[in-house]
Amino acid sequence: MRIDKCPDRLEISGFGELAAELTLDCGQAFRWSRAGDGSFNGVVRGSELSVRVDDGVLVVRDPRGGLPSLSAELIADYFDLGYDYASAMDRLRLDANVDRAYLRFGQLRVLRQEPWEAFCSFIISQCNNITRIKGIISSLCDNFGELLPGGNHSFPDPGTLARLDPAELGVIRAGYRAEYIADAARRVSSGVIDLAALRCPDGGDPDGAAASARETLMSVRGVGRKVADCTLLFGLGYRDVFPVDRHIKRAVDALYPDGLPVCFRGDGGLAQQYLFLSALSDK
DNA sequence: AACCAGGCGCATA
DNA sequence: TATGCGCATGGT
Repeated sequence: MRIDKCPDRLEISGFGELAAELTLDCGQAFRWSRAGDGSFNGVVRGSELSVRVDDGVLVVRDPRGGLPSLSAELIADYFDLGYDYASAMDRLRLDANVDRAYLRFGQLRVLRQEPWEAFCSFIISQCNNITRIKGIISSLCDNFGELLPGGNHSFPDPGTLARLDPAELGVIRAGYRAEYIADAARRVSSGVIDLAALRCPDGGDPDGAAASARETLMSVRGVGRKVADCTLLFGLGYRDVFPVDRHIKRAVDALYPDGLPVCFRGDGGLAQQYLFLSALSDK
């Protein structure tokens, strides 16, 4: 991987493939929008970013122009550029369904999102459609996040949300999920749940750590297996976790009645994303 | 204008 | 363990 700092932009290359639109708009992250010039604008860890992929080069700017305010290291981490997707896809494509989806959609990467944002976002996602999920999260940020130089807002931190009166949270129109958000915010901001401590360990036993972290997340009201697993996969770095929502359940029951293919092992989350894309596309 | 949405908690059998 | 229901709101 190579990082070039040009006067007006950051260029990262040598990481393999990354289908930008697919990755940023497939329902794993909810704060990206397409800009007029074909790039994507979003907010990552409190920094506004403008992103595009041009001939294998990830080009990142501050939306106002110039270098992004987020470090190259954190940008590379967010897009999971250090992981060998070519090898992962060689394994996953042994499965015909993933192979077909890869050829059709291109190289999706599993974003490594800020843990609290992922947790809160997937609490909001339950029994909801993607358009409204984005709307509620946008409202949550605009109302309670910090105003950034380009006019966007950061994702509000758990302490801020924990201090709100329940009626104040009502403006985001999250319905019955509002009390779940409030419970999660209280438990995270008070330290009862330490999200950083739940991250996937570098060595050791990822399955055991995932099971333990999942149990902790599910102690929050309104957080079941699916929301917990999305948090593990998208926010806490557990690549092998395979979230099962209504679409995936239907697909798995039909395609893999005797269990998931062994070739998914180690990258279940990435495999799940391809099955999710397929399930949504043929409806 | 019904039906449905990247679920979950709870009751019941 | 398995099934069914209500939940709050708005997109399609």
